[in-house]
Amino acid sequence: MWIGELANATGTTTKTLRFYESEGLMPIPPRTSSGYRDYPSDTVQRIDFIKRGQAAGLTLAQIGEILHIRDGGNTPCAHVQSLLSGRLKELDDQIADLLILRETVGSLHSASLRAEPAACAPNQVCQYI
Amino acid sequence: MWIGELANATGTTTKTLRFYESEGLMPIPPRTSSGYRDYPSDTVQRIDFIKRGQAAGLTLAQIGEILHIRDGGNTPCAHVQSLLSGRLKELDDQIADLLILRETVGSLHSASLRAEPAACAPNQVCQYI
DNA sequence: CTCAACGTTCCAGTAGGGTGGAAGGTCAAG
DNA sequence: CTTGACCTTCCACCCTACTGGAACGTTGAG
Repeated sequence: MWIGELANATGTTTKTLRFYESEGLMPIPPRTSSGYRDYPSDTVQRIDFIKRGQAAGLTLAQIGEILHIRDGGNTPCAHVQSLLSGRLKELDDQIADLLILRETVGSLHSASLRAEPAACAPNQVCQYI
Repeated sequence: MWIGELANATGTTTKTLRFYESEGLMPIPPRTSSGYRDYPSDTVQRIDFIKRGQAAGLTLAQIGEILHIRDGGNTPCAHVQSLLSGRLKELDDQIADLLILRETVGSLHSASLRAEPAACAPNQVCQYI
């Protein structure tokens, strides 16, 4: 299958697929005599995997690591475990940070709703931030 | 005060202050005869405001809007209110998205802890993603 | 044969908030 | 007068995941 067909089958674009290749996420496909990329049909699974990895918040670089382990004939289970637990920690940290920030911004916002422009101190930019 | 002193007083760097100037967040300071930026001492308050705005998750562009309103002699209260309520909504959405993602990644991670590499299906990359 | 719809490469740009470095001028202490 | 710590400008680069466009070759239907 050519690149456009693969893009259609996976809901991406030819641009993106060439980008993935340049980033080392795609195995180098054979080319037709005229130079067109000619993908085996199971490439669809690989792209779907990349999309699921992204949906789990992994970066393309991390997804690439898993792919490389698999391409090397090994099982990436251990690496996947460690990536997922790292991701989990990041998410927990990020959520905790955002909850604190939400509190802060919430208070500022409440205060700003009671704002009286006339009470604006002339020597500062804004008393609510 | 020169740029290095201002940087020290506010916990930033001279690089950053020049960057803020290029982004239009700083009023253009007078220069000494040799071309050095010579800031009035109340510039410290302005930098502190920028840092508080960043801590509230506002972008430099948004902080710049507030600063411009203030520089124009007006009270930015109404704008600050709308920025903060927008930010609050973004935070709520972001937190909700992250909580869903955390669920997903948590399940994947739990499943991966029970991984048996031998059970790895040969036609897919990893069954846990 | 023509024409649209494909494909190819390569280069540049996006957002956001800076950072690094080169090449050069200035200030103040010793 | 020298030295080191300042200051100046300008240009490029970091990160991530693409996207746009130019310039050109290929395929397949009418």
